[in-house]
Amino acid sequence: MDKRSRNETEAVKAHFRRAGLRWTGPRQEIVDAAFSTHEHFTAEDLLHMIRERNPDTGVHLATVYRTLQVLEEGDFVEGLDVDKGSRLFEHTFGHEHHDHVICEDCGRICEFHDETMEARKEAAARDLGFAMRRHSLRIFGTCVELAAGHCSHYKARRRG
Amino acid sequence: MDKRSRNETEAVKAHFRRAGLRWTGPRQEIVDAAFSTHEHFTAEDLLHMIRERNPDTGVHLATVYRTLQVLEEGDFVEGLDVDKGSRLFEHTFGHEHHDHVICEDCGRICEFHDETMEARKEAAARDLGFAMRRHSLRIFGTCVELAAGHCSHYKARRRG
DNA sequence: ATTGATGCAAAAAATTTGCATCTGG
DNA sequence: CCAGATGCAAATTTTTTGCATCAAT
Repeated sequence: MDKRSRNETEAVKAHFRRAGLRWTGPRQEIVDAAFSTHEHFTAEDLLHMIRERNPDTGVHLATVYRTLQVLEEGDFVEGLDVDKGSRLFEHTFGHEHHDHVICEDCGRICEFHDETMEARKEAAARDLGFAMRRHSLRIFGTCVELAAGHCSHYKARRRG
Repeated sequence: MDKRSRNETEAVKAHFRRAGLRWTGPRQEIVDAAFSTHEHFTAEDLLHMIRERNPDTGVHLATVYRTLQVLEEGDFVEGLDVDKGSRLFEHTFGHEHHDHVICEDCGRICEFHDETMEARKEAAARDLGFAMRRHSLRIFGTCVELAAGHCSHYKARRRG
C-alpha cells in the first residue's frame, strides 16, 4: 500500500471512530481495496479485488454494499449511475470534485472539473431554497475513438 | 385535450410514421397521458393515469415501459434517476432543457435552466472528444421548507 | 457484556424479455 | 398478408433485509 492510500485509510478509520462505528476486518479490507485503485468499480468488482489481495477472505457482497453506503455518507466514496448495469463507485477523499462524460456505446468514462460550473450549481441550489449536499453531472454521448473504429473500450465491453 | 398536447401528439405520430413505427391504440393512450401532465411520473404512475382516463383500457405496464423507451429515444420524454425508487419521466418535447434540484428528505424536485452551464457542458464534452447526446445534472440537497418544518412534500411522501 | 457488524439466504424492487397472439399498414 | 406491437408471465438484475451468530469496544 502506498503512503497516500495509507493516509486515506487512516482518515476513514478516524471518521469511523468519531462516528462511533466499529473498525472491523471486513471494513479494513473493503477500504484498502477501494483506495488501491483509481478506476471506477462496482460492488462486485471491489469484492473481486478483495479476493485477489486475500484469497482466504470471508468478506461477503452484502457487507461490501453496506460498507460502501457508510463510506458514501462520509464522503469517502461516490457512486455514479451509468444507466446500464450496476452503480460505479470511486474513492473521492482528497480529490477535487469532477463531473463525468460517458460514452453510451463503449462505456468509456472521462472526467473533468469546471470551477465556473461548480459555482453555478451552488448558486442554482441556493436560489431555489436548497442547501446543496451533493451533485452529479453526467454527459452521455459517443466518443471519437469509437466513431473512428479504434476504440479499445468497445472490444473490452463486448468481451466482458 | 388542449391544443398544445394535441400538437405534441401529432409530432410524436409524425415521428413514429417517419421511423416506420406503428401508431397503435396503446401508444396513443400512453402518449396522450404522458403529455396530459406537467409533473414527473413513473411508468406505473402513467399507467394509473391511463386507467383514469379510460377504465377499460387494456394497456399493460410492459407496453408502457417499451413505449417510454421509444419516446425517450425520440427525445419526446426524458427519464430522471432519483436514487430512490423508480425512474421519473417527464415530457420534454417543445420544452427548453432544464436541470433538477432534488430534496433528499422530502423528494421535492425543482427545475432550473442555466445557459452558461449548457454551453460549458457542450464544450467539456467536445474537449474530451465526445459528441454530446444528452446530459443530466442533478443537485441533491435539502429544501428550506423542510428545514422550517412546513414542507407539504414531506408529509405526502410519508403517506405514499 | 453490549451493541453493532457480518455472513448467509431470501426478499425486494424495478425493469426487461420470451412467446403466442393480435393488428396496423 | 406479414412484420411489428402487445399482453402476460416469467426471468433478470441489482441491491437490500431478516436473523442468528460473531466480535469490537
